[in-house]
Amino acid sequence: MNKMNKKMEYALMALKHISGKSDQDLTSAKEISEQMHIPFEVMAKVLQALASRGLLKAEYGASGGYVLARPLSEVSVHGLSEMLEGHVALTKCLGNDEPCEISGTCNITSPISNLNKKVQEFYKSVSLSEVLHV
Amino acid sequence: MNKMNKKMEYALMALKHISGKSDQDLTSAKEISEQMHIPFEVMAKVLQALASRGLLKAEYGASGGYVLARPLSEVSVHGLSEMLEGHVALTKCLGNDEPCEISGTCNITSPISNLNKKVQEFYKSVSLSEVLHV
DNA sequence: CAAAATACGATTAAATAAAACGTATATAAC
DNA sequence: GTTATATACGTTTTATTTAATCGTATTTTG
Ligand code: SF4
Ligand code: SF4
Repeated sequence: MNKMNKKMEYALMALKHISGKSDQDLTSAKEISEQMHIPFEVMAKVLQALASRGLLKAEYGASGGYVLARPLSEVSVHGLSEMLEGHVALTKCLGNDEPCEISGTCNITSPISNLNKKVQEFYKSVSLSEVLHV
Repeated sequence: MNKMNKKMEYALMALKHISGKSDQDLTSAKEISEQMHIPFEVMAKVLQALASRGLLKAEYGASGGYVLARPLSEVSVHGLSEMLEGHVALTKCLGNDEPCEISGTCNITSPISNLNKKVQEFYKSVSLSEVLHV
C-alpha cells in the first residue's frame, strides 16, 4: 500500500532540477537523466507526458529542451499523479476500467469510496512547490 | 501510486464482518472467505497476521474462529497497514532494507522524507472505526 | 545534410503481488 | 480415541504490474 512509483519520483526530480534554473534556460531529457542516473528513455517519456499535459513547454531541435509552463504552486501531488497515470484510485471498483469481480458480495465499497475521497483531498492539498521547497 | 493492496482490502472486509457480530460469536476464516468470495488461504493468512499483532484473538479447534481483541477506534489505517506489511514508506530510500542505488545523485531525498511524514500522519489520523462506519 | 533534440508506439525484462500448496497443531464433537 | 474442523506457517508457483528497452519518426540548429 501507498508506495510512490518511479515515474512520480523521476518527475519530481526533473521538476526540482528545472525549477532551479532561469526561465530561458532549457533543460534536455539527456541532461537530467545523466546527472541523476535515470534511464534516458524513461526520463524522456515522463517529460513528454508532463509537456502534453501543459506543465512543461517543449522546444524542438538540436538545442531544444523543456521549461516550466506553469508555476509549481498551482499543481498538487494529486495533479501530477493524474498527469502521469491518468485516473488514480485506491481500488479496482473505483476506477473506470473493468469492475471488481467480487463487488457483488463486497461489504466495504461505500467505506472504500469515502476513504478514497479523503486520500484524494489530502493529495490535492499538497502543492508541488510545497513538496519541493521552491 | 497510492493503490491499496488486496491484503488491506481483505482485512477491512473481515473486520467489517466481524465487528457486526457479538463478542461471543466467533468468525472462521472459511466463513468470511465463502461469503465474500475471497481465496481461503489468503483470508486465513491475513487473519493470522492480525491475530499475531493483537488486533484479533484466535480460538483453536473444531468450532474455533476469530474475535476482536481491540476496539477498532484504537487502530488507524496506518496501523493496520503496518500489521500486514511491516514498515511502509513512499520510496526505497526511506525503508530499512537496502538503500536506493541513485540516492547519491538524487535531489529530492529531503522533500520525499517530508512528504512521507505527512502521508503517514494522514493515515494515522484515520481510524478503522471511522473508515468502516462502526 | 548531419547532429541533436523531442515524440511515441511496441516489445521485453524485472519486480512485485497474489494465490496455491503442503504440513503441523489444537480442540470440539461424537 | 477417532474424526472433523479449525488455526498456524513456511514454501512454491502463478499472475499482474511496473520498469526498462527498442525502433522509428519528426523537428530544428549549425
Ligand atoms: S468491490 Fe470491494 S473488493 Fe472489489 S475492489 Fe471494491 S473494495 Fe475491493
Ligand atoms: S533516493 Fe531519490 S530516487 Fe532513490 S528512492 Fe529516494 S527519492 Fe527515490
